Amino acid sequence: MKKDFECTQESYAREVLREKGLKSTAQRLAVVHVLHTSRKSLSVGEIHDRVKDMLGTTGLATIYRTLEMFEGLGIVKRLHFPDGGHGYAFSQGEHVHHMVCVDCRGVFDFPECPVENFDYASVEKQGFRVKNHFIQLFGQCVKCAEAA
Amino acid sequence: MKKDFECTQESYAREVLREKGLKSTAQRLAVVHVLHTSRKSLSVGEIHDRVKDMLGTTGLATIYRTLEMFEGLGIVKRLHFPDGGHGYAFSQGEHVHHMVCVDCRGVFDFPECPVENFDYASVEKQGFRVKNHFIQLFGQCVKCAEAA
DNA sequence: TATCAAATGAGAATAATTTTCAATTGGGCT
DNA sequence: AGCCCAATTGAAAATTATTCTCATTTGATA
Repeated sequence: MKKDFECTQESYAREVLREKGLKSTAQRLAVVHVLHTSRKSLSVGEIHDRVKDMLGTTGLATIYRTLEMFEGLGIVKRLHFPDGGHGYAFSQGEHVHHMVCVDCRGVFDFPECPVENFDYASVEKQGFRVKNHFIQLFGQCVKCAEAA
Repeated sequence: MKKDFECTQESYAREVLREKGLKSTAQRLAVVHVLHTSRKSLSVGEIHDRVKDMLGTTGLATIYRTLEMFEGLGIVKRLHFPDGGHGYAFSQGEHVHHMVCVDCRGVFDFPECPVENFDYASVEKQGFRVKNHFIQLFGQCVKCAEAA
């Protein structure tokens, strides 16, 4: 494939894919590029549109397949919005949390884990063994706060 | 309407609805009852089926409309699962968090907020103003842990 | 108990996602 | 550089999920 773009994230994705014996196709790398260069999270349709802009024709099913695969690999994260919608954001590595601007759907990463120091003891009293968590912070980004 | 069931949650819902000038219909109260008496979170289809069992014919659109409304009122919470699916659980009051069993989709509430003592300062340095959060803990409940 | 805005049901319409399968392609091997 | 083949893709159909429309019903208030 020809390369119209280049970035560390692209090579990161290549690497993860190769480790798993998966192919680095133009479509997959385009999805990475699109998500990584967007400051806001994107819907499936938006990703599809942007990938089509890059590569010409691209099947929607491929986008779905790629996103599902990438989510499993920790390359992208699916985010849920208060209005019920959802979108995807690039996410290098497993344990990163995200702040989402409720106005522009902009995504901001942060590595600190808010529940790191939380004592699960009281919660696990019920017998529930916590293994994982999903956290999203909602609020306003600087731009949207200024615009308001 | 006739009552085949009775519980505090029903009166709680009635109260919230009345305060907002919304009607306490049989369908709405049935949704509350179904969700409250289920230890696991339910999909829209499951809720529809159970409400139909209670009331006979019930439109699917009504279930969607009710769930959306209830979510806004803080009566139910929409939960998201790692496999991409989602479900609903009863949730009395706004700020309750949930543990979800990844095996049976059972839901366990806990009132302690894991991020209560988290210092957002480092995160807000980026200019982002945190207003809200969504947290779900994943793991295994006692039953599923024993069964495994 | 009459009234009426709010809510419902049924099904059509739309949107979102998955499946199927023939055609294409990336990556390893000469 | 060219061959091979399993992995991947595209296109369209199929399925599933959600929303909309509008005629009919119903809860709450007087």
